[in-house]
Amino acid sequence: MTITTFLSGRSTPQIAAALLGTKLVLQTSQGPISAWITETEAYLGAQDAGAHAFKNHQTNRNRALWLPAGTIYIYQMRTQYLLNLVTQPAGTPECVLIRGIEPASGLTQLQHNRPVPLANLTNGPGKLMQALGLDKSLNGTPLSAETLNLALTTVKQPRLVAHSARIGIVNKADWTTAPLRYFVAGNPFVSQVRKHDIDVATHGWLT
DNA sequence: CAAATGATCTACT
DNA sequence: GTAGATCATTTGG
Repeated sequence: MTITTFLSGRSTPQIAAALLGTKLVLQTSQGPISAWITETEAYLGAQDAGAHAFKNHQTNRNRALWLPAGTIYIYQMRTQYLLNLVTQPAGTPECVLIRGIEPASGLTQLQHNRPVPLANLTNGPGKLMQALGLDKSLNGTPLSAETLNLALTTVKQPRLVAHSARIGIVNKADWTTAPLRYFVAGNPFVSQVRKHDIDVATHGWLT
């Protein structure tokens, strides 16, 4: 399945949930790094008070959101970079924020880029960007086999997709509590997980 | 130019 | 495991 096919005709929340278990693949000069997506959040464009594209307000920073589905949107939040994927056709500024990944290959490189214990390596949106060694130079570019890509063939199946309110959205009326955050229940590479919720044996995957 | 924005690290329990 | 300090950039006035 192509990425275009994967994204087309589905709502952004559906895409956010469907991305769990797909694999991010990054080409580097040291070889490829890959990691399964464990946590996402959906941002619903002009209507969503928590989104950068709220009220269709286009700025230099968020311009990539109006590009076609499959475009990478990266913005900097203080000292961190946050990775998003544009999910809808050009002109509809919706995206999914990648908040957690589970290393699948290239672990040595990930730990070189971010020398911390494995449990803290990629369980947060800024952490995973550090571990991947990315800055915002890919912002506005499409997913591509030469840079950052999504592998849809070697997916894992979450045993259970859990959802919750998005993190960091406060005082945004109904959008504060909207269940637009999705994560693999039991997976340790998810932000703010409680230790007793972790499934040590399977990490929450069926396969 | 002032205000607003969230994640991460440290230091401690 | 948690509370509080720390970090830079963007935006709107």
